[in-house]
Amino acid sequence: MSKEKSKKDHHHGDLKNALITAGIALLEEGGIAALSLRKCAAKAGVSHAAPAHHFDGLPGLRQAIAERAFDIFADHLEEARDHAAANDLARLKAICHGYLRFGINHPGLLGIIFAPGGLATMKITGGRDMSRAYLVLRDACAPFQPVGKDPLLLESYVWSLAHGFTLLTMGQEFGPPEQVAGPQRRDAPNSQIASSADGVFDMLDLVAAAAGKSA
Amino acid sequence: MSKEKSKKDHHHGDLKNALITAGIALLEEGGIAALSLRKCAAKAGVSHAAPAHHFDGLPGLRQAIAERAFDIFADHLEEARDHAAANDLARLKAICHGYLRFGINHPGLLGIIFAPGGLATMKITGGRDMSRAYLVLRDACAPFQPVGKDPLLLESYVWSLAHGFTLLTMGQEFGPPEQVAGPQRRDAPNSQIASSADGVFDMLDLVAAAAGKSA
DNA sequence: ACACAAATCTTGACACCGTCAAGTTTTGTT
DNA sequence: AACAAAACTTGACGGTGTCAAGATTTGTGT
Repeated sequence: MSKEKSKKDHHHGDLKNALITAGIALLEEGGIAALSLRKCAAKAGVSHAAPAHHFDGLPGLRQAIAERAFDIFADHLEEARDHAAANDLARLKAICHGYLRFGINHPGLLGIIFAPGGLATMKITGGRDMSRAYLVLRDACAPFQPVGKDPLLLESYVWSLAHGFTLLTMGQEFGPPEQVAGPQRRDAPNSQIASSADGVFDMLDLVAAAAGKSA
Repeated sequence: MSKEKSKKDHHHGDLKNALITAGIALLEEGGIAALSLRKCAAKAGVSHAAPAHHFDGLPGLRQAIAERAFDIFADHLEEARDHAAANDLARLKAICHGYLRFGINHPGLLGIIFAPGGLATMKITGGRDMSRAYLVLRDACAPFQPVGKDPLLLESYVWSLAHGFTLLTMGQEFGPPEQVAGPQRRDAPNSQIASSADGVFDMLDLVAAAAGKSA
């Protein structure tokens, strides 16, 4: 036995990462209310004060977790885009649906991303720009940009729509979720009853038409 | 002296209301993070366990506060609508701007309204329907409803747009807030620099045009 | 190889939080 | 006047984030 496990491994090795992973797990299990510094520490097998040596208190840990969650979010958006039909409008709508689906399936992650101290407070770049998720949105909007206008306008418009609809759906403000978000379909493209989400996102046809790009 | 103040007014008189008012004040002062059961009790001048006799724990108090906040929210939307130019499209946009302005000026109130256990869990009616705020939205959307479609679609669309844009703006996801929300104008209708909010909500022109109601 | 410094983690304490149990005071009813 | 119900207080419990102090491991310079 070279070193195996010293009687008390005072050293964890990669605690910083382990704490973030524990946080993600807590969020997935119990939503944003279930996330606590002490539970992260416990799940990572260290004492309650250990995280302080790697993060600037709970806000720091939350931000680090938010960054990890944002990365997962970007994965989902890219996947939604890549599984869409090969035309610009379908791609744009698919991203909106992916946004919604991520919110439904991972409310804790979306919650931490957009919580105070989440996305906007991220890293150096100012958060939005150059982030992988935002590039997905930007590219999807590009074909519909009117000439001579700030691209940020349409991007904000689509982002607001997807974000608002997702959050309101998650909060069940539109009614029971299966009617609005559809029957949890990841694959089935043609469900019998058209979900409200389809109807709402279909209104993006107007944006496409205005850009002379009707489906 | 008839009764004035008994040495120890064990009876508060209207504690239930006082606690809600205290909660609103806390939200306005320090946002949603500043709201706690014990602070509400302290602000109302009672012991920390007193609220339990009027509300079902913290969730119950939060819901009651959310209902009060929702009422204030409805006031703001109605006021925004009544101060708009006398045409359907201006009214619709004005409501969106009122939504945004309320979020900027009262983030704590908007936060408690749409927190879990907020709007959707409200009272008997199921929350959305018949609420004053939703009627404002419904009436504003009515002139643009396409025939033969569920009115809920357009309502959800506009609500999502306003809600999403407001939350993202509050979270500064679009950048420094004065550039996007405008210079805190309540009255000045013509500001020098057009705020991003104007540009985004102006895209509702498409909806109006689709309904044959261009400005 | 040794010594010392830095990094890592633990233990313990503190204030604040929501909740519960029990007791006290007020109000209302019979 | 007596009794029951409602309103409120006090005290305790476990949970939270944070800080201070100590113990242990790792790394570095000599």
